[in-house]
Amino acid sequence: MKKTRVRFAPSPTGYMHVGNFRTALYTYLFAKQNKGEFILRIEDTDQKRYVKDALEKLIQIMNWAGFDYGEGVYLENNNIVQKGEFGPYIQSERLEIYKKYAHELIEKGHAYYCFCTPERLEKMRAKQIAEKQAPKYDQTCLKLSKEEVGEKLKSDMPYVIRQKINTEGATEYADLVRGKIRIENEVLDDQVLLKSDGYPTYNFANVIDDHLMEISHVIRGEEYISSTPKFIQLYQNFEWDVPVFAHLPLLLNPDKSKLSKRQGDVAVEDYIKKGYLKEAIVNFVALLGWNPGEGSTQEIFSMEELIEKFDLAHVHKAGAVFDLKKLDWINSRYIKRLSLGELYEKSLEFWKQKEFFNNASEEKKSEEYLKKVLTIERERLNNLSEIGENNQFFFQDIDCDKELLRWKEMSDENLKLSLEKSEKILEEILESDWSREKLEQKLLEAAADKRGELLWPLRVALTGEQRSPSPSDVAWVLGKEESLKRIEQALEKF
RNA sequence: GCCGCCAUCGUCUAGUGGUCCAGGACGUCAGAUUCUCAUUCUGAAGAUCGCGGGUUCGACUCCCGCUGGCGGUACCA
Repeated sequence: MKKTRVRFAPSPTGYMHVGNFRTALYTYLFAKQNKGEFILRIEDTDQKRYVKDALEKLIQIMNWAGFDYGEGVYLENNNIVQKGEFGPYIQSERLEIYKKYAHELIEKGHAYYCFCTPERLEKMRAKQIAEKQAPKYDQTCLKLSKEEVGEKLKSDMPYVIRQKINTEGATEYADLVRGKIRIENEVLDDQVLLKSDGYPTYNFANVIDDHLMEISHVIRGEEYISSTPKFIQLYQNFEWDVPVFAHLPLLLNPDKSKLSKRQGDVAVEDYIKKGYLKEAIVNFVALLGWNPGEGSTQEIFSMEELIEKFDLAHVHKAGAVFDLKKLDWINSRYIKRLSLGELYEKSLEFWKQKEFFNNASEEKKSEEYLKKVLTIERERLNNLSEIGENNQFFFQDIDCDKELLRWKEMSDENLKLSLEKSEKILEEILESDWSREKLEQKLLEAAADKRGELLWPLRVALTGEQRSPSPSDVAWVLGKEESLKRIEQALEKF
């Protein structure tokens, strides 16, 4: 049995699309589960699309996600390095290899030089479409004699190398997620293998590299389903083994179109910036198109569980809508699981983005204080960027509205008495006793069955807000001195 | 246009001929807890399984057609 070798082969576009991220995840899970090799290859054959630092960003996301691979392209001390016996793993460094195989194909009669200009091709297609024919290369250059080709080559005329498709019969293959797929060969086009700039097209490079790198399973997006027969012909032309294919469904916008930038964030980086945890993103994305089946109702999966349970046969065939609400839910679950220390560490960069935080006193920026805030806030968070947003009173002075202080129809006099009562209770609690439990116990005890009358005014006095955590929790975070000060300020209104 | 893929609650999905007048999760709504918010718990609504034909004693499950969505049809990947 051949060793399982799979690859994630993105082109460096400057960011990691979540759809690509899911392909990477599934490929990684498949590799781990089968104790195979996971390889990172870079498909940078389109010079027009060159983006600076894209490679670095890509690798950083791979590392961040924990998709460790055994071969391919790495980042070491900010330098791009490559490891593995099947390199180079960056396609732009493999140009000679593609050239060699392209010429081998010409010799075998499965490819030919084409000197048609882009303008001519465009006209040809326009005509075909106008005549309601399928746009397809008309094989003009296939008819060139050997001498004609030689002459054109000698005169340095730009050329591409095209695949000579066998149009007889049909090509069939068994897709691991879709089953049998069959396409009539006559609809296949003589596609370009090598461009005039010497770079290969994806259509050629993927076949050459997958073979040379001994890839056993090709896992990729469904946009390649219809070109796969052309790839299969290439494998056959070279008399190479054809790998197993698995085409993954697309990720969709809420309106079911292909997930795109226009309708929201598509880059994994965007979600990281918003404070979604790695574990949550992985968990959520894994569930977009896959589930353990067999009646399982599990929703929360660790990477280990995913590796154990993932199965390409259970990958859904239809596209999946990227549902932010569920991501929020999963993320909030992971936030609740974090230890206070972990939550604090992860929250730091998000605090620093907030104006109310930066303007706060040093004491309120301290680890001790922030951990208290987080203790109260964690059960309200869907993502880390929401941090503090609804509880800014923890960081800045407040000025509460007198009418907001009023519980139902309470009179001014009773309101004042209520606040004074709270003040007295808090005053009597020793600094050393200043805990959530103690505060809650004392306040509830004093309020007896009239909680609203005591707790509502106190809560508003402390927060200035209509909605907030409970007064005992707020008082605990603020501390005795600050809490009493705020009650005093509220009392000044009477 | 042509070729291909796909089609179960709003969304993610379970379901591989009878156990499904379709199960779970998110979301929604209601209730409980409660000083408000959130959490938590309980419950409810929500899918004539895209439509129409077959096959079968019996179909969400198999076959055919249609419709719709998506993908491909590039010297992009």
